[in-house]
Amino acid sequence: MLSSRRTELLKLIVEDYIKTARPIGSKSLCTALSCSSATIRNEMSELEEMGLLEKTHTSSGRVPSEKGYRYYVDHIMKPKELTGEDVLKLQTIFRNNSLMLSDTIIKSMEIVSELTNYTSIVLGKSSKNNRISKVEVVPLDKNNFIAIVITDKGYVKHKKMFIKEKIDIVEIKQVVDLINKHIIGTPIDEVSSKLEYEVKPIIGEEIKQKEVLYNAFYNVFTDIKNSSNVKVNRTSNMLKGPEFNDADKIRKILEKFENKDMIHRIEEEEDDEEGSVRIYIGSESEFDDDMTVIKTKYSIDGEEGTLALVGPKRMQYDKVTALLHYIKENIERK
Amino acid sequence: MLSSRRTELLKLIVEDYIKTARPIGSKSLCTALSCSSATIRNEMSELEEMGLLEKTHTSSGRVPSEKGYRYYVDHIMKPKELTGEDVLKLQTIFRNNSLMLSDTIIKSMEIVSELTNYTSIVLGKSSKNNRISKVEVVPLDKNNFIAIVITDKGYVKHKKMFIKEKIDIVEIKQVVDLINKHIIGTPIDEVSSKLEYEVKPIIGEEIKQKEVLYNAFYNVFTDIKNSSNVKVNRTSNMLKGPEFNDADKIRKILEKFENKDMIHRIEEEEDDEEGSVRIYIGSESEFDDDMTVIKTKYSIDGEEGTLALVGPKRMQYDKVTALLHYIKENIERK
DNA sequence: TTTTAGCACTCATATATTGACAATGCTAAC
DNA sequence: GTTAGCATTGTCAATATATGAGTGCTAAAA
Repeated sequence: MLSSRRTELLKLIVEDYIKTARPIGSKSLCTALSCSSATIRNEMSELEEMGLLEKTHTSSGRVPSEKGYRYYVDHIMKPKELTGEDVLKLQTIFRNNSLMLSDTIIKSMEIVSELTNYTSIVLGKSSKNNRISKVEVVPLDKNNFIAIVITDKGYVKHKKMFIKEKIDIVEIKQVVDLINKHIIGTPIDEVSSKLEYEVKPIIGEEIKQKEVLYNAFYNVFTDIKNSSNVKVNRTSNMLKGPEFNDADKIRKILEKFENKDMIHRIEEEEDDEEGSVRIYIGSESEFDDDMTVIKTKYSIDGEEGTLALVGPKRMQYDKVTALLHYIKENIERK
Repeated sequence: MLSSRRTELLKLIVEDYIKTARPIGSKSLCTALSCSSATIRNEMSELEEMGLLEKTHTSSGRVPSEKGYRYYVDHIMKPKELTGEDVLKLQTIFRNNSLMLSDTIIKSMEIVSELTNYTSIVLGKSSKNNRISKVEVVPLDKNNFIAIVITDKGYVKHKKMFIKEKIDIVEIKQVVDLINKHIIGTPIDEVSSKLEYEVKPIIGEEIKQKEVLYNAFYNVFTDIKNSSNVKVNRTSNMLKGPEFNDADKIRKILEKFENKDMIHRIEEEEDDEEGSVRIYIGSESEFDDDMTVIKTKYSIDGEEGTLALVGPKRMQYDKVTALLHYIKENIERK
């Protein structure tokens, strides 16, 4: 545990650096700590020895190291109270009753991007506990049909079906009725097996033509099961900090955001404490050594997903954690 | 009209510059034009006088001016034959029968982004000629319902309806049946007025409660009418050229892509010749003086939209025009 | 009239030199 | 344990210098 003065010193350096992005010299902290610059230098070099601070060159001021940020986040930082203005903006989203849950989540994270200038990411897991409410088919022309699947949580997915063989609408209706009869109420990831073992045998008894239809539906369901939402909300403001004053660095970051693997890896990052907001500073995450990823999982009614914010290591940790907590709570309370 | 040698010279300079991004000196063109560097210099200074070439500084090689690119595009360039590989990639999209038209368009433009490294933009106008095929409501709980609207072209839109008052499902069914009875076959932008003048009077006769329901539907339809698709497909590769070796320039461009107004302005750019691919070089478009916008409109079955590519002025004009023509044709042939 | 060789000139780019400055570490005194 | 003082270190910006690619122009050749 650090002495109270060292704690205060680290706090001042981290917070000052987060604001200004400039190395902090000993002199600038004299008044705040009411002691001379020499004393501060001594303390600074101790903190550096411990690995909490770094210098950009031999005679520069100090900058927080990764470990320094970590210590700050773990032991010093207090979650910031959100401003009324910020809360207001978010509440207009949460209070909007005609938004579907997934839209609420996406829109609220858009607001967070706007409020923080960091990139927000929503990774929506395909909703496990959704049960089929209804299946419907609407004909477009002789060969094309729209299959629509609706779940009890309000998810609607549709897909075009192309059926080469000429099939009568009445026949299709029959198959749809059959499917509806058997799978309404079935959780979405059990639909495939239920189709295979309960519905297919019945169809098998009928004409072979219907097998085509069955296959089309089967494809629609597996498609729906496997679909997942990913929404990345970049903001070019994030790149305005002096740490990105280099075209190559910007390009490096942009490439990562374009890389779907990279985005999905954010979701997979280990996550011990369920239900909390986790912070991955620099090399702590697989994303990028110069960036911080902060994320939380939400879960409501069996619908699960991950909310993440990505920004420079020099991040407003207090504000960001407060925001994510707030969003998570509001989503789960819905 | 330029002399054939000057035409050839301009062509060489433009194409070389597009490849290398470096000012072209007179010496490097001697062999290609089989004359001495001095002759080329004389011709070059003529072309500069005409405003087709520029120098970056007094003793630098020549670079095409905006007017130079324009002349190249209008009089010199021949649309490039697409490579078999590129065609193949696109064909896998166009041949996929289970993609809806809008997805086909978006996916094909994603491929174009990939093939060219420029940013592709799809601006889908809400499809005027779509007619309502069916309206459906599925209850979620006491207060929430999903309204689903399906058009004859295969568009499916859904929206959550929140109805505070307690309403019986049977009543809802009645209203839905009524709406279906009156608006099936109605073009989507006439639905609102038809609802107002044909459906509302009938509902008016009934209990007042149903007015709530009517309003909910009315909102759903106006929502659907006004929705439009915008898909921007950025690629960080575009920023790899040396013209973007400056962090501020990158930021400027990124901001433009984040700005929805800016994107929509691309659609509004004047467009005389219907049905062709138009090129806006630098200041010719409102987008950005350092960028070229190239776009075309598509129209099929009353569904309209704009396809655009945005890249540096130093753009592979021949390949890009060929690609856009190809995409447009394939979409419209669908 | 057109083309070319030759030469002086210009400007970008790269590298080295310098001084001012902002910090530091260290030592010795408080 | 704290502080003043001082030599030291490295950044940053300004300045100088050399190099080289490319030009314009002129006068001679084709």
